[in-house]
Amino acid sequence: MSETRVPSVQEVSVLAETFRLLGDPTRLRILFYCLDGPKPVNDIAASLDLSQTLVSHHLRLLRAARLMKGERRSKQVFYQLADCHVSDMLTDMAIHMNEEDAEQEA
Amino acid sequence: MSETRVPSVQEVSVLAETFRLLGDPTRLRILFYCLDGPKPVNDIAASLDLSQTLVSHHLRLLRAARLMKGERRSKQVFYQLADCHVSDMLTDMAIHMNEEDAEQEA
DNA sequence: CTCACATATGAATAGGTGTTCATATGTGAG
DNA sequence: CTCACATATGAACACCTATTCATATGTGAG
Repeated sequence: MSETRVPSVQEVSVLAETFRLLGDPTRLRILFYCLDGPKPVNDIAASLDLSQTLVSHHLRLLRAARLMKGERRSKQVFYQLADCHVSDMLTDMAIHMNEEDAEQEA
Repeated sequence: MSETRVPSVQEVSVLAETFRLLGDPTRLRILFYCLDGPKPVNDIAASLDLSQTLVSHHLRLLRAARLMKGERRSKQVFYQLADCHVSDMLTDMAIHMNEEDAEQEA
């Protein structure tokens, strides 16, 4: 039944916007780093060797796109992936990539 | 065993490059349009209401990234998704998107 | 209150990217 | 060969985006 029909121009735009955000190495690193749980901003910046300002800018974009969410715990703000669909997406993509690479070697 | 570890900076770059290409509405439309089989360039352009030149430019990028492949049949060149991983990726993402949208409504 | 810490915001800039126009290349018919 | 069709390529341009710097906002300690 559920044939994967061609999405409308509008649906494509929404999907493309998500892909666009995932298409930046810095943002992808942030996302992967937060895969296993909430992380404060300064931890992300230090662990990935990025400036606090840069991380904050990217987090705003990821938050606006509902890919991540942050909650304040006293002084720090802990960021994590917005929901399981986002994390599933990331792991799925990583798996597909690995499979493609594996085939390439043969 | 296969814990989804954090990918290296290099792996992230490759993955991000793929996402970046998927992050353009025009390219996404081309990919979705070719999901069900090889299509000649002028067909893609006409069906999606894009100039032939623009389609050709995008096809070059998609081809270079091994997301699509093209084969010549006399005068025309038929393009299709490079392999099943790419098409799976697209359908998976579309599914995740629909699920997220569905949840949002509740 | 002040101070230090943590995060966010705004402006400025350098580099990248999608699109268009003009044109080249490839291919088969006659 | 020439011609028309199909696709590809290159240059130019307008727009966007990632990053940095300076600074503002929020938060708890003392």
